[in-house]
Order: sequence, then C-alpha cells, then structure tokens
Amino acid sequence: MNYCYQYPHPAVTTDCVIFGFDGTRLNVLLIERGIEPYKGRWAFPGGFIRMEETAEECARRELREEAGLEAAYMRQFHTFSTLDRDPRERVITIAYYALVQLSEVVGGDDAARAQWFPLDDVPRLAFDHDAILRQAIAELRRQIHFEPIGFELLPPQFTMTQLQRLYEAVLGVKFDRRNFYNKMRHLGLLGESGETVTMPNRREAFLYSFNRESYDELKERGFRLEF
Amino acid sequence: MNYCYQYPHPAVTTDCVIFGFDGTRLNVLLIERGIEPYKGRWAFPGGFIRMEETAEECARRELREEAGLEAAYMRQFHTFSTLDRDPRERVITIAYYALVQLSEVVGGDDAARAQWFPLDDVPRLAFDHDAILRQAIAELRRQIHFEPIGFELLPPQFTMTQLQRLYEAVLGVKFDRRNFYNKMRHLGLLGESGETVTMPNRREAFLYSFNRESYDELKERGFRLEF
DNA sequence: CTTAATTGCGTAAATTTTACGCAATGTTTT
DNA sequence: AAAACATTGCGTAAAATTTACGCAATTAAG
Repeated sequence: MNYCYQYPHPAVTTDCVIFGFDGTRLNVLLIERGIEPYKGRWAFPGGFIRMEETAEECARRELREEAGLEAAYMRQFHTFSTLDRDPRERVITIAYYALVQLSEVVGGDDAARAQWFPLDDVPRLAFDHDAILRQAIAELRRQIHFEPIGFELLPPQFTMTQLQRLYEAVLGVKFDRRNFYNKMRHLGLLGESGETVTMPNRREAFLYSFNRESYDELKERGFRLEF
Repeated sequence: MNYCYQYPHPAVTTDCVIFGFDGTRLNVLLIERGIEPYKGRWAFPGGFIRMEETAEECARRELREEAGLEAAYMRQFHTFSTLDRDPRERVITIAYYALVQLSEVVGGDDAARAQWFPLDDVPRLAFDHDAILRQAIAELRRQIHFEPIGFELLPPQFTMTQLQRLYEAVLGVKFDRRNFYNKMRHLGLLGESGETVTMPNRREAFLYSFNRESYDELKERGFRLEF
C-alpha cells in the first residue's frame, strides 16, 4: 500500500465497447472474465488507468492487450460513477466505443476468450456493462447523424448494398434501396473505384470507397448527415 | 496521508460549465479563484468528488456551493484526462454543462467572486478550462438538435422573438423571423398562454410556454429538432 | 406626421423527400 | 429449357418541406 493521499481517491478505469459489422447485424466484442469478481461472465475490455497515460491511451492499450485490436475510430461517450459499480472499491470508468472491421483477428495476449455477439443476442454482462452498452448504442446512433462513422465499420471497398445494410443495422430502420442509392451519391462522400465484384452467387456490383477528402471539404462548409 | 492504495490513483473532480442567456448573447458563469494554483484567474465551479456521491451529485453540489445555483438541466459531456492538467497532482475531471436562467441570483457561500461573461468576451481561464469551454459549446450546439434544451434557458413564459434570439445565439446563425415562427408553431412544443406582454417600449407580443407533455409525446414517436 | 421597428399572419417558389417503374443479369425452380 | 425470382443500376413524378418574401397593424422616435 505504497500510494497514499490526504483525501480518498476513487480508482479510475476505461472500458471499451467495440462494434463490428458482419454484413447484416451489428456485433459487440466481449471478453470472458477469468478472475473474480464476475468470473466467467462477459465484459468489455478495459482496465485501470496508469499515471503516465491519458484515458484514450489507456483505452487503446487495453484494446490491444485484451482483444488484439487497433481501432481506427474511437470515441469517449460517458463516464460512469455509480457508487457500487465494483464490489472491490469505488471505481469510476471512462467509457469509449470503437468501430472496427469484424473481419479483423480477435484474441488477447493472455489467451482470454474474446467473442463477437450480435447486438440482439448479448448475454448478461459483468458489472454495470449492460447499462454501458445501451448508452453506447444510443451514442453511436446519435453520432452517425454528424459523422460518417459507418464507413469505419466497412472494408476499404464496399458495395452500395453493404453500406445500406450497415446504416439499417445501426439505426434499426429500413430504407428504400433506390432512395438510399441516390442520396449517397448526392452526398459526394463516395469514390467510385470503377471496379466491380461478383456478389455471392449473384450478379456484378460496383465497388465504392469512402472519400475522406470530400468529407473534410463538406465538414468545412458545415453539413449534417441525414439518414 | 491516511488513504493508501496498492496502485496509484488519480484525483477525480467535476467541473461545470454554466450557460445563461441574457436575451441577446449566451453567457457563462465563472468563479474567480481565491487560492493557488491559478489564483486570481477565472474558472468553472468544480471540485473533488467524494466517495459517497456520484459525479452528477458532485457537480450539483459544487454548483450550489460555489455559485449558489440549482440547475434544472445538467448534462455530462466529456472527461478530461491530460497528464498535466493540474500542477499539484494527476487530476481527471468529469465535465458537465448546466443551463440556467441568467436572472437567477449568483453568489457562492464562501463569498468567492462569481460573474457572468458573454461567450465572445471570456477571459483566459485557469487550468485547461479554455478547451473545456470550447467542447461544452460544441456539445450544446450538437445537443440542441435532439432536445429542446433552449427552453431551459428561458423563463417559464417567453415571446417568440426571445426564443428565436436564443436559438440564434446558441447556433450562431440568423433565421427568418416568419419561418422560425411557422416552424415552431408546427412543432407543437409551445403552449399559448393567451396572455400578452408589452415589449420594452414596443408593441404587444404573445407569451408562450414550453409544453413538456407535447414534447414527451413527440419523443415517443421519434423525432428530430431541426433548426 | 413621417420614418423606422417590431409583431402577427400568409403564400408562392424552390428544394428535398418519398414512392415506385423498368430493364438487365444471373440463380433457382419446375 | 423455360419460368419464376432475386438483385443491381438508373430514372421520374408526386408529396412534403424549406425558403423567400409580402402585407397590414401598432408604437416610438425624430
């Protein structure tokens, strides 16, 4: 017990809700806890913050250590401070969500079990992680109106249908294919590679990519993504 | 130094950006610091979290103690964790913004100086509070698209022009008076009191009030406020 | 008494959203 | 092999919404 203070200090952790898209549904990556408390239950990767790192650095480190992932997009969305969150001591957690391509390899250094779960099939989680998940989804849905975060969940090249399925999965709605198509092309965020891909046993489909330059221009002029 | 831990713990504080509306401009409430560090500089009310209170409870307590205010609307928007935020020790702050009516009496228990500053006339602040302020404004602007938080900044009864000035101040844009009027009435969030008020040396104007029931109904059906 | 502000409506034009139509291509079924 | 079905790439007309103003009434100021 070498670290002493004049006043009580809570412990501070970060937790990271990792979203991935499997082509139809939104998934979250969970880690099976190997130690008490909540041993055997599923939880988000996360852990105690170190004195020489910021919260975001901590979240990225835990993501790497526990899930073996490097996330391109990461966003802090809420800090949870309920008194009895953790039975061991007062723990305040700064929560992030990350968007990754589901195809990426998953697996932690310490061989902890990591697994993707579709959003509508998530088991009961450890701590207050159920509440954290609900809020993460709400924030993701909110954020998608201001930034084209959907693109972070897709591979560099994707078809229009994939993109539509993604937005439908995140927002929980259905779009008319042709209207979605028109709207997306008008927005000017898409680059056409000119290439096509043969869909699984179906016909040819154009491949698009997210055009970050156009996006930055749009952002300068001020805009809002509507879906 | 009676509080000892096996691992180092950062200190945790809350800070509260308090917005008020003076009829033309958006203002923030600042407290002049009476002690080092940054003695004499202006800062947001805030302080260390206690072990028996949540972050929001802490923020409300500090608001009461340092500014003498009870805020109806309060929202956590970001947690700041840069390493050198505070010269004394590692301090992580959970930041909130509050919306209050500027008319409310201002003054802390400990006779600390509290003062309203228009957003475009804010002095250099203590700690990293400049950055916190910028982010608070950004969040307020974002949030106003999803919730009618503007009403929290006005008295229970207000004229259409007051409401328009408020939205213009928050979003930094100009609206056509007649279009704003039409849009607001169509939204159905307003209750008409039937009363009128004589504007300062001008003519009569209707008084409206925010109708929370209509708002809750709207929210159920899913909606978005557009301005 | 004229000018300038400010308030309460209303309305036509411009723009955006929504609802479908249709041909082409390839898979699956009969 | 033919028919039925699914999927993709366009378009386009109707519906709804947003935007740009018009206009009269009232009051203060010059």
